[in-house]
Amino acid sequence: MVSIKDVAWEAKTSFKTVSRVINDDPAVRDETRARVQAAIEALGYRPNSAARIMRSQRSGVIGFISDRVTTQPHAGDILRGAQQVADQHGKVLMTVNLDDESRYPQRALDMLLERRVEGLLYASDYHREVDIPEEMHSVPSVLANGFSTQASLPTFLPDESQAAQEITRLLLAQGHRRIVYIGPNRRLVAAPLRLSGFRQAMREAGVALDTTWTPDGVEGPLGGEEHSRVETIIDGVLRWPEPPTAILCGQDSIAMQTYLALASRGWCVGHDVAVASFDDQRPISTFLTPGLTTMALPHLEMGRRAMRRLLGDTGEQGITRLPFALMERESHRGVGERAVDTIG
Amino acid sequence: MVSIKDVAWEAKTSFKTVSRVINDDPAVRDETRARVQAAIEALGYRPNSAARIMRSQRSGVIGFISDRVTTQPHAGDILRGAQQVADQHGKVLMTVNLDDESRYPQRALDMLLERRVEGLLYASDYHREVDIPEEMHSVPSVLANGFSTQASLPTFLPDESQAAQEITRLLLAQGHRRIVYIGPNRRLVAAPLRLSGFRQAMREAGVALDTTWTPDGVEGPLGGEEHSRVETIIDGVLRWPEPPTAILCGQDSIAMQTYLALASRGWCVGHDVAVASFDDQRPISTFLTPGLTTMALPHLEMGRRAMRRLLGDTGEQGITRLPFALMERESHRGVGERAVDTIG
DNA sequence: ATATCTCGCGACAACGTTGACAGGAACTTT
DNA sequence: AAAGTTCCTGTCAACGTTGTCGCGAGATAT
Repeated sequence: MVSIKDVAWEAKTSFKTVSRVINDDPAVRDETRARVQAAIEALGYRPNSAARIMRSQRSGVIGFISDRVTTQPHAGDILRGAQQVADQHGKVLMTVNLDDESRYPQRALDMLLERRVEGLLYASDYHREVDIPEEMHSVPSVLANGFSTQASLPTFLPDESQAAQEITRLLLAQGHRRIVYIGPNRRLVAAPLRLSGFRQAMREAGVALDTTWTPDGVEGPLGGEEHSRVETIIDGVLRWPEPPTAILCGQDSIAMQTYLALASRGWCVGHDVAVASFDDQRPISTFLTPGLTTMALPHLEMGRRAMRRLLGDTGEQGITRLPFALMERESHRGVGERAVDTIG
Repeated sequence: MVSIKDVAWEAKTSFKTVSRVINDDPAVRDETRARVQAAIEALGYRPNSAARIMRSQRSGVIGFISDRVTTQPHAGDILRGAQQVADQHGKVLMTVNLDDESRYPQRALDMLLERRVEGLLYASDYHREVDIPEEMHSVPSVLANGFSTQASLPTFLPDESQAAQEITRLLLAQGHRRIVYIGPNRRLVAAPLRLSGFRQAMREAGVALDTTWTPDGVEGPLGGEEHSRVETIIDGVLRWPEPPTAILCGQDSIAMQTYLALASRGWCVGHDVAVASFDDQRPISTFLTPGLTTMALPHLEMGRRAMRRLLGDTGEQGITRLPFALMERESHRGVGERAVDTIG
């Protein structure tokens, strides 16, 4: 491999001058600089980052520990957001996935620490509690999409309750009052938060609710869930003397099932009944017709903010909840709206 | 940071002996080794990888250039597969995403090359032609899920034609003869390959086809497609004097729309008509009811094989096509099957 | 007893780079 | 004209590690 000395020899100067040129030191005559540049070009020289790191004691690497992030469809946006910010700061990311059984967290962490990472960003696939390895404290660390009750690290989470309130208010604003909320898997951290957000928005609007309005759409353990309840729920709900005018689904896969169940009973989403949801799972939310109105998880933003916290000096402590974004498509229109038009 | 010398001082030995202990050199007395281990433990020493790399001239890093891989739902499996194999070989991955405008391929590559990566794996989000930067030739490189007509690098692609033949034969074996194939976006590399695979399997079964049996389900540019045609197609097809007994969809999002269109017309998937598809897009394929029978893209395997090619000495040249896996769920059952039962 | 060998360990150089410092040439100030 | 200043360039040491070599002590062979 060609080194700084080879370049120096080629440019007929000392290797120190070459070093200066590489580092944009102004104390080099233009003529000399040009000669060195030419030599670099001619030899195809590239600075050896290992040597630089050793000398400067700064690796420029941030460790990104992704707890199954690559398996979850677009949690990868956390990575994208983190990378954008890291890039702006001239840092690079070294990513380790923990989804593969053979790779122990311990080993992954050792690897990153040996590479002298300047910070650690731990991201999880969905909003949940995570186990933080001890050694993460030996270097500045932040959490995204996951939280730890033992460790107190800067943490960035989706604001589930805000999302639920916002989407519920959207439906209320359309005139809907009879809204059924089909909850996601109870074992999700998001479940009680979304439910309480929904309840609060409804209460504020003066709508009374009992639990028949908030059934669970999913059964079984995480990962191996059964969505079969959705069809039964829709079936029952449509038989009510006064059926709901809107259905809020706790996650997009429930919405997909809701579309199906409604369609097979001759109901038209966005016309006979409004549907809205959470997550904005891409292939589903964009390709359903009518387009699914849903609250998009702030993955990109969690990645950005977490990385900014790691790299910037100004720092929020504790948990920061980031708002979902409303993806307003067509499914949230329905009878409620028309009811308002005719009544009001 | 604590170095090998600090450990040596603590263990009352020379730093060279510490080096031996770290590298499992047998030429160290057990008693000395134990003393060194204790010192390492006490001081929390970690070898400095930059120094090791500089001295040994081997970085142990493989560059993973992901062309928008993180945006595409589960193309991330390529990364997982690659990481599994890299791990087995004691290598680590340094990942760069190209999906973000601000990061030029050139800069990303420079960074990787300066870090002295021992190999490069270029993965793309979906099966398509990619532009390979010149410098990729300065280091062993392979391609996964993308191909280049200029460069001739070992390349691993999904075997679209095999997939189409296999799924078509499955339907044929169930007794179906009247099969409509709704093609994906024409601009996809996969489109003509899947179509010809379908045609070939049908021809071999002695079933004649004209183009009314193979409509396109999607219009518009990649990324901004309209799926609206699917509903029209299904509508038309169900009015045929003899409607199809099976519908093969060119991708899962088309299948989702097909389910919806059929449901709203009172047809029951897996009962009145069979449906099958390609890709196995996770949230869609598993949560549709009945479960969608689909050919799963070999993402994991592409990642594994590509990395194995990079790290192993035995090497296939040119393009290797990897088979899809049949995910047999319930949607592919339907009238055809029952027809066979009653006739045969 | 001497020569030879093996074992365990240490001294030293080197990897490619940057920081501290020195020095010569040209230019400015007194 | 001497002294000071600025500009450009070079020498040297150091970062933390591993490879090469050598040396003393004890074991083994002659």
